[in-house]
Amino acid sequence: MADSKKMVEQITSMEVDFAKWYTDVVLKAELVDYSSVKGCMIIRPYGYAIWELIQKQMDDMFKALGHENVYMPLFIPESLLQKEKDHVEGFAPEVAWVTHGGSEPLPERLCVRPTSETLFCEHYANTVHSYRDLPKLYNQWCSVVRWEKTTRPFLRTREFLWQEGHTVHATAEEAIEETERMLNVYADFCKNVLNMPVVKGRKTESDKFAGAVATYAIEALMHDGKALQAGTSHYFGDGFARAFDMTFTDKDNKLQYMHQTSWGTTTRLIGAIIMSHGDNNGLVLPPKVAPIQVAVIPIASHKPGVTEKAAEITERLQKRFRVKCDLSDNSAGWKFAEYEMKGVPLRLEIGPKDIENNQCVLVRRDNREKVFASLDNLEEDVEALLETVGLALYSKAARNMEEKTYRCTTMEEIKSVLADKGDGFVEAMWCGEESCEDEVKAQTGVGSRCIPFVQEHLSDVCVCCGKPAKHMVMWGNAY
RNA sequence: CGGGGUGUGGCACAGUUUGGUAGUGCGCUUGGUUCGGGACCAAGAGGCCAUGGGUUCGAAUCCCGUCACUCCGACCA
Repeated sequence: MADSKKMVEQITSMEVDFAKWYTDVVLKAELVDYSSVKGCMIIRPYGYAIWELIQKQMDDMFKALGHENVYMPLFIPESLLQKEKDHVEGFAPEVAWVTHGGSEPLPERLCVRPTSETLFCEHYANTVHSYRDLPKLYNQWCSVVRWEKTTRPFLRTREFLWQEGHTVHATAEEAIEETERMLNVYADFCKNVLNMPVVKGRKTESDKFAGAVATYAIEALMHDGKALQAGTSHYFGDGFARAFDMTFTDKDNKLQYMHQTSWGTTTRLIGAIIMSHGDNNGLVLPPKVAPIQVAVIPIASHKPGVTEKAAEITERLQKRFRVKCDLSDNSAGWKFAEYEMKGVPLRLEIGPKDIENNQCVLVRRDNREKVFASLDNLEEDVEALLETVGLALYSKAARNMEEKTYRCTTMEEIKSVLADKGDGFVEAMWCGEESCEDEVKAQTGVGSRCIPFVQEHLSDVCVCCGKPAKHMVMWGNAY
């Protein structure tokens, strides 16, 4: 009797249509709303609260490593953007331009920053003069604009929020170390805060950032088997330094070029959370970034004492957790569904029978498991359960990644495993030639995601040309 | 950028083929009964039918343009 009335309210099943499921979740969990400018989304309070929690915890990690926050301008003069050849070629197609101030045409048009390398370069060139000024470890939280053709909330929007770290160092070694350190920060953050496993690796030459010597990335695997780049860290060598004349005097009174890095993560992480933990009841949030960690639902709240008890418990728990008590007169069942849609990790039910027994019911979002908890040491139980939910999310996502990682030694094997099992991470050997990279993509549909740091020797030869293999590459379809 | 689909109260849709001045369900407001998995009854409020132009006595409906959303591909965080 799947009452048609109620079905209408439900979200599309993720097995039926994953893309539609994603859009449904994003809208129904009230994370975003569309605006009237294509590809620009309104991040609603619940969605923004997730970003603030990400921001806060990541920012603490940056600062613990000595980074300082700055703010650079929104606009970049065209001439500045053009100083580094590869960089401008990479970004030019998706840059938005400001051509007028009021009704007056500008003498030089201004680019709305798609990324701020050039601004940092100019600033470092102006302010760093001596080896004593180095390193400079700057980061900024801001939004950037890239005029994308196709857009999806969080995954690809024309304006998006991010952080971009930009550092300069006296030596290449130090800069390389920083590049790797920050990639590890991202990976640890994904694991410990977002409960999301990632693969760390290096991008191939064709896939690296415009202007970089080397690009490192963390790749996560979504429920549907598609890869999502969750963070990048670049080593620039002294390429930008030469283009922007970023020099300093070293200990031996010699003029040297600075060595540089940049690294970034974006609101796309929210998309990653949705697609790696979500289910057919909606969002499933990692406890550490859940704006509401515990939803308190009074049962039979008209009965004497229930509302008061719910409010009392809420006030108690709020000292240690993010708690919301829902005293609205929606039915209990409605509230259950509502907070499940919003991905709240724990639900606390308190009704007349519980009050009699000095207990409440705690229900996990991830598996709906119910436990009775004494009100005496509730804080400890909640804390332990939140921890448990986080670990369970991680192991479930890790299992998904393991199950969808396929090791292949021939092109035919890649094709058949993809046809058979659908999207996932394909690991296969590669000779290092771009032509083979393209050929694999053309024949199998999967592109190179990265060259994982953790290498396995699957065979001696390139899966494409049969010549000696240099690396194991992880291939996949990506968002 | 190529191919499909959509745009009608806050939401989901019907009405468009065959032009005649807008309807259903949910939600919202008020009152009452309910309350351990999306409750029910009653009475209300709310829409120049995405937008600009055209055809017509008359357009949600027909024609042309624009914008946005969405899905599938190619490219990108």
